[in-house]
Amino acid sequence: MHASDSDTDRESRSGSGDGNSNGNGDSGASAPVPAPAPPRTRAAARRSDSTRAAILHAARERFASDGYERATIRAIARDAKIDPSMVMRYYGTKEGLFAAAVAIDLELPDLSALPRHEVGQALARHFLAMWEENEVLTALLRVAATSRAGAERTQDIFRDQVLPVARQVCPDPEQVPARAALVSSQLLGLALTRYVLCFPPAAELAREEIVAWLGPTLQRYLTAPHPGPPDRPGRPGRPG
Amino acid sequence: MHASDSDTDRESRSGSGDGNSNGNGDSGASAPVPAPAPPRTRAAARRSDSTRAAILHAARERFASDGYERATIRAIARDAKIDPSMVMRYYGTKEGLFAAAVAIDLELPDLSALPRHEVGQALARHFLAMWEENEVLTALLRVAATSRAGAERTQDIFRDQVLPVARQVCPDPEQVPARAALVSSQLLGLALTRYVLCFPPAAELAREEIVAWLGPTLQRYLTAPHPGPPDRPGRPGRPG
DNA sequence: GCAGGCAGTCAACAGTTGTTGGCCTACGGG
DNA sequence: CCCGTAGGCCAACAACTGTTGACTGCCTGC
Repeated sequence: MHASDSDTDRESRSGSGDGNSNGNGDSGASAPVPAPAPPRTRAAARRSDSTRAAILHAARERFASDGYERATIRAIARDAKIDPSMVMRYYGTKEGLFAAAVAIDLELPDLSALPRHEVGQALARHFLAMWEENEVLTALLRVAATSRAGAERTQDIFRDQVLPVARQVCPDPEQVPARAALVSSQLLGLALTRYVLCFPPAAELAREEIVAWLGPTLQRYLTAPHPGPPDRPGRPGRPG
Repeated sequence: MHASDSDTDRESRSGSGDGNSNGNGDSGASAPVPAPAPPRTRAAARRSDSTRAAILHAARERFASDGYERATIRAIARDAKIDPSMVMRYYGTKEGLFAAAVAIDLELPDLSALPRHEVGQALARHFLAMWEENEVLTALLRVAATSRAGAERTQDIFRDQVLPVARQVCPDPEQVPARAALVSSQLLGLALTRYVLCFPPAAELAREEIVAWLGPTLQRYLTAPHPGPPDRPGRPGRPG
């Protein structure tokens, strides 16, 4: 509502909609956007693309280290070695820039192709590797904790990328959302303590050690039978 | 360093140090500060104390719902129905206000007094109850995700309150920090997905159901034998 | 060779923020 | 009775924010 019309105007002149370019100097986290309409001239387009990528890269770093509010357009522009107004011209709004910066594909593996008892470890291992090579994820988590827009974007990723994978290994379709949420809670919680809050013990754990600890947990959340009372009030003790 | 001297000056005039009053209209999360030096006159002091509490209450709500940056002094003052300058006079700095607002005692139970196989569930149950009655915790988590000061305060709580409790049930003292960090990762991750990010499946789960799911996880993190390879490179498969 | 568009810069605007100092008012002690 | 003190409000400041518009060169297509 702020500047949507002028934004659209500027964007239409610039060549593409609101997405980003396909990676060149990028950390490779911009998958879901297809190639935008190619501009007429090659040289100019290439320059523009590299600037776009530089902005995106700087934005990811800043959002990851400072969060949404403290990551100022000016700082991002300074990092990208361009004028702040260029950021606005390319991405219209700070929010637009953020949306473009945190568009990411988790590239979750096909769990149905794995031996049933290894999905937990595989999931943990993939998640850790993904997180450590993409600062985008830290940026997203940081922002999601404070802004509603960020939280919604995280929900989108959960719904579009985590849920389907959980569906591959969950026995009861009705329990898929809850189980997937439990898995996410453990994975995001680890990312939080390790990469955002930087609890020393969590940050110092070796990657494979984390995999060994979290693997069985995720495995249980995904495939173990429902442990508790369904929704009974009071406090019935489990039999056994 | 901002306004520490004038802050101290103002505070000393006002009657107490930097803490808060003992709860009157408060949500009851201000334990670690002993009763401040009582001012001379009763009526004035009581008025002052209620204002202090109102500020603290409003601050907690705002920090919890908006995070640090978006929770403005002006908004907090408006909620507390006083002038913004009063907030500064009472707490010196926004950071000081935040520090006072998120001072909390987790009141973790004495795990050594429980049957060994129930500590996981007890921990999960206590944590959920605590979180749902103290908006302070959501505020702290939100802020911790973006500001370094907030993250450090969370680390303090982990070190001073979670670690000792973990020590009560952990067999090997050397593994206590790592195990406590794993426990924290799961608990904070749940709080994150349920209360901050508001993943629908996580938010809709019944409390006892979460206890049933998380209990065994925490139990394992605390008491189960070390599952993985200590710190070997490569990827040695576990026997069995 | 020339016009047109495009990447990029500069300076400025309006709004908001934390923070400060001065002033007013109620009230309790002498 | 008056006076000091402390609680509270108002207005303002300086810094910083996202955002915008006008201006400048460079390159390309005709």
